[in-house]
Amino acid sequence: MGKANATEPHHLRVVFMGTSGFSLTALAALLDAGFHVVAVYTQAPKPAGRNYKIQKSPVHCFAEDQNIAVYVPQTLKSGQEESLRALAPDLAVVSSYGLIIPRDMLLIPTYGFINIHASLLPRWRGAAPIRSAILAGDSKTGITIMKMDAGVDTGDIIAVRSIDITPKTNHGELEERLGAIGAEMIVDVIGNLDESLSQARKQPEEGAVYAPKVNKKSSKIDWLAAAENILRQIKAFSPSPGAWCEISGLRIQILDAEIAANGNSSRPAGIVAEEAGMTVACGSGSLRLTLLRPAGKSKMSGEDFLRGHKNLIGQVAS
RNA sequence: CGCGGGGUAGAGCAGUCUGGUAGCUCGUCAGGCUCAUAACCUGAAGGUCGCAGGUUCAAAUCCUGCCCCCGCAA
Repeated sequence: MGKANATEPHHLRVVFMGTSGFSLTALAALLDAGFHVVAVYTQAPKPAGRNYKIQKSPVHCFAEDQNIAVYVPQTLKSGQEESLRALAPDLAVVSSYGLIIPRDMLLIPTYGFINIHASLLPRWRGAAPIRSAILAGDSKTGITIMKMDAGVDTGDIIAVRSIDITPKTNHGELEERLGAIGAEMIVDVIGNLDESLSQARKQPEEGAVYAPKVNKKSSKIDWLAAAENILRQIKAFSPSPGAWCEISGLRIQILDAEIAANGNSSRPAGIVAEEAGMTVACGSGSLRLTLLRPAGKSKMSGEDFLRGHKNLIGQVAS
């Protein structure tokens, strides 16, 4: 079988590399659009969740359902070139895969590697672009489709689409919307591959920012911060893994909140009060907690939570 | 067998250790008070205490098995 021509996109041998639900949307769209995905690379199943059960990634499960060959190398640093080359790929599509692609591998597909990145590059290069955009209070974010080079998210830009982030937008909703947009865009790009690639423009260095990896500390709420900053944090970690705090030793995920209209700054920061629900005074302003989940319990409104925990009124959150 | 919390009225919880009439705060419904109200007063409805078996004169409570939900960690 010879190399396919990009003017016949549906004959292209496409390799897909992705792991999360975000990338799954794109993979499904490629198959729907009739593209020939010859193999899927995804992160290896690993112990996760309760009881440390070995769990396959969403992309892994889906690919198996579709009877697509699945590759799960622990790393691509060495020894993986041959198996990729053996697939005779014309194009590789990468989306939230989680492994760095070595330079040698980038050269294997005829038309190279294309990445779906969930930010307006060069802003928020790196691992957590969606969360970072919300945390920073950006009013816009989007999807960038780019050619991959050896750097982290530094390749030439093929296509960009932006959307608004409102103060009500949480991470889950934004990821879903961006996933759908990315899926639509990648189908368009591959459908007109020659034209798309020829339109690629060098990515500016101006405004380049890296999205830091998120960790447990960044999801812990500091009630001494400003209410609007805490609200962004809550949105950025909702619905998963959830921003959290402790009240009287109870660990509580805060899944949603709103700025309390009557932010009374005369109260010392960090006090839990009852005012049309459950309100917490912050370093500046106040937040009404509208959806939360105590450890070991189900989701509930702040009002419901307080109903059985009257004793917490007046306690300090930390 | 990675660690841990939970399932009791429509909601959130207590009661379980130490077995003995099913409780609290709300909500709902009816009536009352009030210029009026999400306020206040009086009353009512609403439960096979997750499921099954066992122990007992007696089980929400003790024992065994199972189902379901969730937090940590990764």
